[in-house]
Amino acid sequence: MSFVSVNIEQGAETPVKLTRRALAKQRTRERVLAAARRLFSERGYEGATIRDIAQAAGMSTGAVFASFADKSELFEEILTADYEVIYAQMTQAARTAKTVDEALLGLFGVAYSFHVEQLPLLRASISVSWTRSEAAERRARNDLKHIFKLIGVALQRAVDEGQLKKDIDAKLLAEIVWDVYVANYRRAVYDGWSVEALLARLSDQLKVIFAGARA
Amino acid sequence: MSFVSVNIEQGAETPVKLTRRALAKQRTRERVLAAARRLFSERGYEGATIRDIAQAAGMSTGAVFASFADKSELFEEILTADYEVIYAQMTQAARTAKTVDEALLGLFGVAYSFHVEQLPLLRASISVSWTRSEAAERRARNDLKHIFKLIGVALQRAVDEGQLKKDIDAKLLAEIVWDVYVANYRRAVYDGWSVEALLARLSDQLKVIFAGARA
DNA sequence: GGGGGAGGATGATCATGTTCAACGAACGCG
DNA sequence: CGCGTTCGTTGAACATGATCATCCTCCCCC
Repeated sequence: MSFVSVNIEQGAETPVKLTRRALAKQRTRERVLAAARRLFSERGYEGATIRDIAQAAGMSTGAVFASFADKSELFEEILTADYEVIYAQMTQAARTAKTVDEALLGLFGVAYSFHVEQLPLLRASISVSWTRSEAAERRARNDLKHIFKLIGVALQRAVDEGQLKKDIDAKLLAEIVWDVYVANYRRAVYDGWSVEALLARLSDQLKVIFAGARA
Repeated sequence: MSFVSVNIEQGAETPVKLTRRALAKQRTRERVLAAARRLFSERGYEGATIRDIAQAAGMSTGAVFASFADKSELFEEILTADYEVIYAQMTQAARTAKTVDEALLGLFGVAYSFHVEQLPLLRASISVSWTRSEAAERRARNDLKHIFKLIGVALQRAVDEGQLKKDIDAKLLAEIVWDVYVANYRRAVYDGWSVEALLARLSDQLKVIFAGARA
């Protein structure tokens, strides 16, 4: 027992075996993700073939499928990574806002700003979101649940601070806000709206939606 | 000039050449549509392969592409045909309603009732709608424009009849209603809601959306 | 009525997502 | 250490959507 099994590192992190094999697999996985992110961005979802990605990552076609069930899962993984980065920003934006409208426009603005920087990836994400496996669908829904909750928190705060009536159905309201945002998000992507255009539209819509709820 | 060219039929219909060849092509097209509708319904979008469809229609694979640019266009064609059938029903439902809410729930109910009868086709339609060519996207949007207009008419009537305030932004309101319906429609399909469940949900949401607009 | 041309149909062919048997290196047990 | 097992990797093979040279039938003009 001298050199083998890198388990030596002061453990206490996660009960995960860090054998050489596992490390290699992890590196492989990361190489695929890096290559895939680049190619998806450059060529869109359909344009980036598994063969290209595998070659760019320096491995055979089949190796990709050892780390990812299918192409859409690989893609979802990339989106999820992005999402985790912006979720913190969205939370922050909502927290520092003064009014409900500010909070909602703030957090949606953050998300869209982030995504609009890489339109090809974003477009691809929309196209894929409704296409592929139920697994991908559920995963996407799960990601969104967090954002949905963020909206709920903003609404609740507005109630507590007296901006909205006490008897509103916050869940229902949050759902409507979210539905409208998603619809606009799609339009924005397809028609190449700026962040400002999206927010202006959303602002108008929020006025209508909250019309009956303001205190 | 005795038997050839079926142009003999008392014309005056459309300035379209009814040569034997054109007729044959039209028949081919219809055979493809019939076979495709059946197979899409039975097996979903991915499950129904072009080869299967072609064989069921009694022709070669390539022949399908002579009538339709690609698989998604063939599929869109089927949906559009359906849509034209229900559009009349939706118009009727909206017209005979007494209130705005009745009108909207009525026309959405008609659409969903119709579709829910053939869930596989419907599921497939949702998945395809965001996937394929921009051409398909634009075509779908065009279809929806009619429904969108229907909503606008219902709102306008409500204003005229004094159910809604005169100064509402009908276009904005219609858009929100539509966005919310689409979102619910997707949820309904994926989660297998009944028509009643969908309408109940929509009814609640309409209350919120119209809260500030009622006269 | 006949010959040149147009255009629909065919099926081999290609590109791509995905699977799978086979390989070999890492693993872990004695 | 030695050895059977596990498991990541490979590349050929498969299914499918789409294309295209080619064929052949029908059209149309002379």
